[in-house]
Amino acid sequence: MKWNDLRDEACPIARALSVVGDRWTLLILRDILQGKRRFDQIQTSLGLTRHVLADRLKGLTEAGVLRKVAYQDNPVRHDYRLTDRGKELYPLLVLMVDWAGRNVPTEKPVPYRLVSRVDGVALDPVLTDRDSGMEIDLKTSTFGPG
Amino acid sequence: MKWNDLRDEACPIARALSVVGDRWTLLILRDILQGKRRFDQIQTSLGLTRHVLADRLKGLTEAGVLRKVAYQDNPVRHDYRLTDRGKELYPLLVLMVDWAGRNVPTEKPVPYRLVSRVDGVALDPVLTDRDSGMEIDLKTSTFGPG
DNA sequence: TCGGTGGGTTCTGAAATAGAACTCACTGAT
DNA sequence: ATCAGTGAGTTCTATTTCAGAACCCACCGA
Repeated sequence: MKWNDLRDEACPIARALSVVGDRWTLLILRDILQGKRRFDQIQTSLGLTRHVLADRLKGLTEAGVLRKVAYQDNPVRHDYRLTDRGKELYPLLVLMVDWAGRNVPTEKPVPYRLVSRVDGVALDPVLTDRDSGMEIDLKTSTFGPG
Repeated sequence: MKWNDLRDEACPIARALSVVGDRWTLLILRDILQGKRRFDQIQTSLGLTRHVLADRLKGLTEAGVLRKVAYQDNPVRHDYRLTDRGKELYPLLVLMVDWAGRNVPTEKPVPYRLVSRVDGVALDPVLTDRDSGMEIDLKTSTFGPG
């Protein structure tokens, strides 16, 4: 199976991966979320090749996750911002931060915190159902076709 | 930057990606979640090469996401099950299902549903804070080092 | 004895990535 | 007017990873 075949799979996980499922994409989105918007800024921060970065930004723009905003003419220069569709990926990154923080140990444990913008207090993310408030986990739910 | 350099990065997103960030891993976990436990079963379902599958299963086992359970001797045969650490990735998959369902259109829209095991009702996943119940999104929270 | 099965390993060729250099249209400093 | 610098790429080559297919081994049942 080729990578692009994923884009039209029935399974939404496969389709999500066709957009954000490669080695760099989520790290690029993390950088943009944290205020890095310019090509060179992202490239320096991540240390990926310019070629790959150009390619990913193009793909994400086509997928409607990012949009290019010109901040000067002559020559035209853009920065890359999240669209609403892109902003909706934020909870996914939060879960990854949380999971890795608890499950992937590191030699140099720089504390990485998730905090409320309102009062600065640390947050403990749980996935819940919007209506019932029930916690969504393996015991309480399933997903699948049909 | 090489792939394995991610494993000891300070950023937990990078560390999470060092475990589940390649093209196949989350699809493998999806299959196992849905009850496929045997090598050939997964390989047929996903259509990836046996070599890559063997490699990923090994990596996931070493990372403590899967464990091998022998179901017969002579010759020894295993199946692959999720550990607790692996089960904690379930909410991540749920968010991907939800995001792709709303944001990555497909030609053949097979409905894919997330339902409660209790009463079979459809669920609408939101990420919230365990204590306050507040919805966690870009407006209400940030994450970062320190 | 013979085909089938489960869980791999070993090839070869194709694709993706890394690392570095090059381009182009400016801008601001000398 | 020349010259270095910058932002956003593009174009090379060498290396790494992946795909596709074949092969292996220990069993099992017919």
